[in-house]
Amino acid sequence: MVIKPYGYAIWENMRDQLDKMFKETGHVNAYFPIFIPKSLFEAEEKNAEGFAKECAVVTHYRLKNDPLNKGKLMVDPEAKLEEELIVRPTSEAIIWNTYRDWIQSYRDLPLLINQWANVVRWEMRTRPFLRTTEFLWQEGHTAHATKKEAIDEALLIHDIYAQFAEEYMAMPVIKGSKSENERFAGADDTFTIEALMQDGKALQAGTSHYLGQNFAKAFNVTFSNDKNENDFVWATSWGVSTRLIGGLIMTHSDDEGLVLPPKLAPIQVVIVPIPKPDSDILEKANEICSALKKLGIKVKIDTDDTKRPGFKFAEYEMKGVPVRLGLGKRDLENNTIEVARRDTKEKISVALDNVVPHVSQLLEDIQDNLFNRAKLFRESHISEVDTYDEFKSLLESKGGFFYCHWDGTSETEEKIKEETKATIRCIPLNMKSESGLCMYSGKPSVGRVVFAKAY
RNA sequence: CGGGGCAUAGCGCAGUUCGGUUAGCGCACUUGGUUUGGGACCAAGGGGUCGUAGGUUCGAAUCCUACUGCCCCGACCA
Repeated sequence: MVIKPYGYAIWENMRDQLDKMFKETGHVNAYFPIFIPKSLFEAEEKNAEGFAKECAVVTHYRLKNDPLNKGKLMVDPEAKLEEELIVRPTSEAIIWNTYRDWIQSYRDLPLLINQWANVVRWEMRTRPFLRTTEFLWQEGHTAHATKKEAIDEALLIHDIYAQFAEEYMAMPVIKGSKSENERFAGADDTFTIEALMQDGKALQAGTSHYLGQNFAKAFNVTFSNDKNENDFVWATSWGVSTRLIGGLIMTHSDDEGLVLPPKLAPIQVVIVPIPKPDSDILEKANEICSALKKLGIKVKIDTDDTKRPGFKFAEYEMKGVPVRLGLGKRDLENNTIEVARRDTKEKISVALDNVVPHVSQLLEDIQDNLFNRAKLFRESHISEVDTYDEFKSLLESKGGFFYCHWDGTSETEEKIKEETKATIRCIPLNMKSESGLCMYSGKPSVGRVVFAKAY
């Protein structure tokens, strides 16, 4: 996976904000190895099984010159590892193996650790940002003295993810828990935020897992409680990845290119001198630039004199820069500046004296507008259906989220998946209790769950 | 792993059917000039093992054989 600087800057903005939110809630960062001995990896059986089919494996530790092929290298058969190493697809195994040594008493708890790392999952098919063999993410791994505390932790992070998605990415999400089929391998419960892309398909954007005592038991992580009794610790893990960049792109972009929410845009405001940078214009541009920077706004003045304004307009639109300021001689004469917003493509002329507060407010408006627009789209793509026929037909013609009755069995879920490719995205946390009949089996159901085709 | 397709300049393609000048076009790049309020124009340039290897032929981007790589669809998945 290659992420170029402009794309990486988006990730950095996401990362910085999330990191801040984790730290505000008591978490600290640490780092664990990328290579995991196979014996450790397989200790928690369900988890190992869940990832087994997509693991890259290191078997040797040395290359040598190939005697039959000059100038080429070959794997040195003498350098076979005694035990193979797994390239981490996730770090529960190595981390719980380490936590065993770190935790003795309830006084060592809770342990609230996050790591920013790369992981590898050897998928059969990749998709830019949404499913890459290697990706960047954060993975939180926490240990607690009680079940309730662990569940609360998983829910707290679930809230943080939802808040981040909606407030920063301007991407509305549905909060819920996963069905058994869709749950993280090794978890007792998985909480998820589910977003809707503009093509009507759902995107799992972040998951937070309540792991019960599964990993504690697999890695024998025990502690003495305040009554001096030994018990297994309770655990959570949670992560979001560079997949969020894909979600961001697919939530807001249009035919002219990216549309970035101001809170995550690497460049929030670009000033384009028209027709080209000259000293009068640059002087004014610099003045506006520093005034905006004082407000913490990320501004760029485009001083490139080899490209014409029209070209630059198109380029910054493609890059999703939220606000573009066009400043030319005519503006200077009239004491105005042209303000163009990316989200609606509106252009207006604003008095130079007023441009700084205007732009500052406009960035907030754009952030709000993007969220509201995405939410409106999502609301118009939520269908409540009661029959399987209607489900199938709307799924094909319209897509989106479907609130349907389900009998709660994996068998039904599997059948629906086989027949329609739609899966249960989540059982919403705010599910209304409502008795009905499963749209597939006709068996009784106590509330509607969310179906969709997903990435 | 199954089914389809593609491989010619940095990118996108034509040329291949039916072998025959020096392999071409658009974009990009370099230089010079003129331009400049929505992706400028003119001129002159640079850049190619036509995926790889072998074969047929007086002659191969073009025909034949094998191989390699990539893309799309399906099974797996955050």
